[in-house]
Amino acid sequence: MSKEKLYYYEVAVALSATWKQHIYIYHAQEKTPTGSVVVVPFGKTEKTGYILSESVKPTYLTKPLMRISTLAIPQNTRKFIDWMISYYPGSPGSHVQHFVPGFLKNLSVHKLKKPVKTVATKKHTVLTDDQTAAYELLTGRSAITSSVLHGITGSGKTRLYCELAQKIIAEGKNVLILYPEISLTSQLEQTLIAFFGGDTISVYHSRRTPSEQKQAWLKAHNTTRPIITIGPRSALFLPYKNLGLVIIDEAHDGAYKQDSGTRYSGLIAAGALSRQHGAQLIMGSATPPVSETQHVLAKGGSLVCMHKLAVSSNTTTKSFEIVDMRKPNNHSSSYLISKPLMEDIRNTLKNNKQSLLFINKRGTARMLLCENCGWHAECPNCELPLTHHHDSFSLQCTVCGLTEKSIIACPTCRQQLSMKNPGIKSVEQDLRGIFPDARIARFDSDNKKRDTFSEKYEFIKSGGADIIVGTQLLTKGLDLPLLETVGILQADSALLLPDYTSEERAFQQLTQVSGRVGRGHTSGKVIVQTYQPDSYMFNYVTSQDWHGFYTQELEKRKNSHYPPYLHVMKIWVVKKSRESVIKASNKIAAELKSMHSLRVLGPAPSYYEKVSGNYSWQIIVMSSSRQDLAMQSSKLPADFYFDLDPASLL
DNA sequence: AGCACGCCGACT
DNA sequence: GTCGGCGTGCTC
Repeated sequence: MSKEKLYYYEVAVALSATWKQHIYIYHAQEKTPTGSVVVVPFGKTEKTGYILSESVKPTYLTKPLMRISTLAIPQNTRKFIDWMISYYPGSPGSHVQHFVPGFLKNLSVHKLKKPVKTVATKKHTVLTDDQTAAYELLTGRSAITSSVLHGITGSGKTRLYCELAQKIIAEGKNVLILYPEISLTSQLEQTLIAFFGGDTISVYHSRRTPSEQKQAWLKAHNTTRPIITIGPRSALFLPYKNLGLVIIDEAHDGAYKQDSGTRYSGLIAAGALSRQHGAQLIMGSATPPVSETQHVLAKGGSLVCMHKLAVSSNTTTKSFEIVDMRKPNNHSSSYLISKPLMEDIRNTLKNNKQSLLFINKRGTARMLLCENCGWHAECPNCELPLTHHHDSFSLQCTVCGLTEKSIIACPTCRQQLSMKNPGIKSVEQDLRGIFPDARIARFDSDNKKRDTFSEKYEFIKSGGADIIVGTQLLTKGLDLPLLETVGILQADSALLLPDYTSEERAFQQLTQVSGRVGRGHTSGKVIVQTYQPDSYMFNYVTSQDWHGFYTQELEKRKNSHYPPYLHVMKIWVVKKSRESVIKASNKIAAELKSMHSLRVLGPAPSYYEKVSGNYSWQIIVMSSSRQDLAMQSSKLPADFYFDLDPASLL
């Protein structure tokens, strides 16, 4: 038995989202600095973690630290972890896991590779007037706060990011640029490497090899000279030492929301990270998110706009047409493609240019919509569309649980309501019938086949297809020089989801799809087919007026008591039988309803009630105090899930 | 997540 | 009487 003195430490352990506790006490023979990355035995496995503080010998037997790294989580990163744990409660260990990932476990020697010296190759273009004005605003008084950069598609936001990053690098601080998806890495990476040279750029994401990830981790941790890290939301969790600027590109994108395990908003987390470092935060988008923009502005942040195309050509224009699908004279031989759209495709074919048809498939079969007058079923309590449940032939509100018998005829015009759900295949079929000689390319939202997508993309870009048909996949980043016509089918379905953010999502989606045309190559036309042409949302899409939309949308949220004016928590539970799930959710809802500071809606069946054979019911809780909601979340039974600040009520 | 403990139905 | 179902609780 050794008589050596033992040291005891509280260790924050990296665990998965099912754990409620994350601090455990271990002993070591040597004195270990706070923040040190360690590997500890945990049950029968081993986990990574880091030293929180020294502790006294506990009453129970402790296990020894297995390995102590020379690496440590810097202090401001530890504070950021603490912030994540308190702001997104539930499973603290899962936050720790993000910061002390598994690849730190095996590799015993943590050595930073010598950077490969590559020189910047791109000759820097002169900034446009718009870019210069934005640059001056963002480096002036705004540099001390958070900013929203509203720049229309093609206004050259990336060019501006480069200039802003350059300035911070020159000050000796680091830069983090977040983008929504891994598939967009290489484009941004190429641009940045061309601008700064390869050794200034560090790329981090989950599809890189463990050793590449470790290099990015070490670079963030170790910088002797400033670098720019680019990555998706997981790049928030690298051990940065001295950030001067955090940029969130395409900030409206839903991918910034972590929607499994411990749920968090990458945008809100980025805000906390930049506060921790005293860094500037910039959220850039052509359609900045409503709630987050309101937050930034309410806290004294600035809104900076770029309204002009960077590559301006004197002939490029973009025009919009809203086609009222209720009017018979707009109908053609195909009920999916209106007469005006068909004419436009025909003209575009004649010009040897391309057409793109976008179809929104999400949620189409669930809503009752009259194709004659545009009427739809709506919940009187929540002002949200009701969903049609085929098995019970009922209309239900996914939020408050209101249930009534479904109907066959429209209550205002007596027309029969159709429940058909046209897919991308029927669109393609109709097109082949109408334009037998056109070359048609179809894109399904099949993210697994990335390679075939980029192959197909190059082919189409160079003119390999006349008509392109697809879903959500087509909203992002496509640059098609030959594109002249964009057709949006089923514009209503995005609008009719039972969610207070559905107008915002629809606005974003339509604006992003419209942005594929009129990018400075050629003039273009956007045709939107809808049964509800009077929705305020369409006016702002066609007038390309994000700010107007933002203002009206905020007003609506304020009047109907939704975020950002109230905090929301979604709670749900999944069980094998419908009876048990109703019983359990009723019990919790009753407990929550007894708290009169909370507004409780439901329980109601989740939008997707059956999840792989099980039943899911949900409860929506709202409060003016976020802290109150966080407190309630910790009292839920172990088999309940929750999402504090959910991106949607679905 | 695994893996133990623990208390009720079908079996030799 | 015993084998084994999976509900509940624990991991320093």
